[in-house]
Amino acid sequence: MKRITIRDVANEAHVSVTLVSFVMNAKRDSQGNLDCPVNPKTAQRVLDVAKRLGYRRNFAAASLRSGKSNTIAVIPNDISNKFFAGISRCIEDHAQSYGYNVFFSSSDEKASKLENVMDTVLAHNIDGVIVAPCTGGEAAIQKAIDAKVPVVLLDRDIESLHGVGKVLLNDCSAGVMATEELINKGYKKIEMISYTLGISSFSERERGYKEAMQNNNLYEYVKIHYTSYDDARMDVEKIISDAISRGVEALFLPTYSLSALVLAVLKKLHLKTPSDLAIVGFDDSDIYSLYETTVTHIVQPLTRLGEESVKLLVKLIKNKSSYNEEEDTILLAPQLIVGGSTAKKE
Amino acid sequence: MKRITIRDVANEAHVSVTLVSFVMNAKRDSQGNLDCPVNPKTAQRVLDVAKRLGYRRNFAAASLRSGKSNTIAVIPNDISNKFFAGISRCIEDHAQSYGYNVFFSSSDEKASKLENVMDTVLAHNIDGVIVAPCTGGEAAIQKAIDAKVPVVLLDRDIESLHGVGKVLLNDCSAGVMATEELINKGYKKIEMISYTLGISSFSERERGYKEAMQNNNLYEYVKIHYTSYDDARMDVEKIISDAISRGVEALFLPTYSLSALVLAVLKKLHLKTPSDLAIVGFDDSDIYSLYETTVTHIVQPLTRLGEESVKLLVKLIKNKSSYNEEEDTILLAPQLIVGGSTAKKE
DNA sequence: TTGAAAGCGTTACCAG
DNA sequence: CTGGTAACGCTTTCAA
Repeated sequence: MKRITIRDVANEAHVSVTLVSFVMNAKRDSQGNLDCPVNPKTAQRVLDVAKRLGYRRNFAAASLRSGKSNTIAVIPNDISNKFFAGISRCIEDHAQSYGYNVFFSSSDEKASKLENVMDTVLAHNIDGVIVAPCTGGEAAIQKAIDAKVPVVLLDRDIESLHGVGKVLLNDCSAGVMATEELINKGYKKIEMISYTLGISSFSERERGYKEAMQNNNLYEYVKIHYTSYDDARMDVEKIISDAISRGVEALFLPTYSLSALVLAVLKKLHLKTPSDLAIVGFDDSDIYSLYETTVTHIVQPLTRLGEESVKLLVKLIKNKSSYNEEEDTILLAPQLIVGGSTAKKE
Repeated sequence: MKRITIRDVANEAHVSVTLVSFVMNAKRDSQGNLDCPVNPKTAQRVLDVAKRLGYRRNFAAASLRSGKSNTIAVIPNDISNKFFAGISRCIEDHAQSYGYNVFFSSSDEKASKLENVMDTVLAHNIDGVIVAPCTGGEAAIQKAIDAKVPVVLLDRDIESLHGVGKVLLNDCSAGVMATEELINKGYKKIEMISYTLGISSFSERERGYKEAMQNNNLYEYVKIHYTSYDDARMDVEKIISDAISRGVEALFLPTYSLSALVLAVLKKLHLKTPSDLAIVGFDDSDIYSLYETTVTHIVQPLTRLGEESVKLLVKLIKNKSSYNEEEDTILLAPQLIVGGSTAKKE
């Protein structure tokens, strides 16, 4: 059972392959009419034959000939990560509405893996790339730029990269919001735990924290504890007992995994929030509402992150020359969800 | 800046395109030697030139010519779903180790969307498909079978489909385990909430529940409350108040979303588990350990589900004729994690 | 409105 | 070991 080609359809419908190609690529306009220079009757005949024969376009051939693939690549650090899984879906849906397919591949937070992924991606004639860069990922991304493939940086900025679109959370503002919520509720000795990942989102959230402390004359209390993803489980418990013993009143956790870990440690040590330690967590999760005391947290507009990154990428694809650093950097506002973990200090 | 082709490399290295093709496709054996009928010195020269020129294979051309794409498609109902996000990553990693790229696309739990996705997938010369079918998805999957593209059903079975690989959780056994845990701890009036999705995983978990009740002479207490994903939030609260008033002692929740919902309702109604209602939840989540009382739950071997589905699919791709219904249906065992929500009934 | 023919960059086949 | 050449199925001029 040979696969049906455009030629089979052409023969059966007694027209040329050109015509079939025209018809198969025609988009329907608002009236549902085929928008192409073909006699509607002929077009309909072609369509009927194609359907009857079970014709399916060969994407590889089309892509080879046209140099396009109608596919965009999305490279998160880890597709299974809560945060990206949510965004992925939005990207998928929006890309589809623009007529693009989406190709996902995780970079695993490793620059070398990112380069491999980028190589395969570029080998696929991908029309554009949305990437959450990991530290050291500049080279890989530069490859895409060199190949004239539009790039949108999602969630994490790399300032040294130019000529790429950027869709980011206003992370600094998130840090400020979290810290000020605590300050407004009467907490002064506010500290933070962060990751040593060398990623803009963390450094910006830290900057926001420091800025808010400074503006409220609390700079003397500023302290950021650093840990790594792998060591966090071990480190956090020590950090917390130590903090409690030093009379720290509140903690800002700039990411979900740290927030969950801190809640686990509090539970284990039979500490209560906010009486023993006030908390502001990050990202959305069921645990924030199900924890014994509900948890104040910062949420990112996942839907809009996905939507805007696709919209921007498509714009860059359609109009490669129109790049404009200012216009093509989109900062989205975080939102604060207030829970019991930052109740007013007595 | 024209893209470098195999021909450019051939010219520059003073060899034929054939040779370049050989070299570029050769796999390295264990000694790191190129495994192909080419003079090692020539091969090295080709490799050097390719690197110097920045050659990148054109995937579309290779795929067009060979009819293969070295890509498998994965079609979950929703990539952002906790359960699938985890599996996706394992699939990605394993597929990579077999030399395959992965193409994800959500079916959105709609048969029509699944058909669209399948059409694009087949247009891409995909070598194989891993799919978590939704109700009514038979037709879409049959398309793949007709196109001689190997299929593996993941997580959900469709019994009417033959000639496809299957990698499933032993859902019936999961239902039995959950129910017997409750029975062993002294609970008798055990009920269940389930979804009306028409999916094998749910019906099997229900079967396990009934079976365990029957075997323990508790069949008179069997009661399954049905709700839909959209109505669950509304329904669960009513179901629980009603259950409490009828003296129901325990509830088995066959999926994560229902488990989370029930915990939320318990919290809202100031009910305690297990004293007011014992609980067995499903799938893994931070909330099970962070909830005031830790929650007993059934976990699925996500890593193995991903691993086995890839392994099976690759086997079917390599050896299309060797299909064997028995051998190619893999049932994985669930695991019970005991928490406080099923503490012994006083 | 329609058709003929020229590739796109590979891989597969056959010959040396 | 190496090289020539014909496809693969489609899009894209160009011409009618």
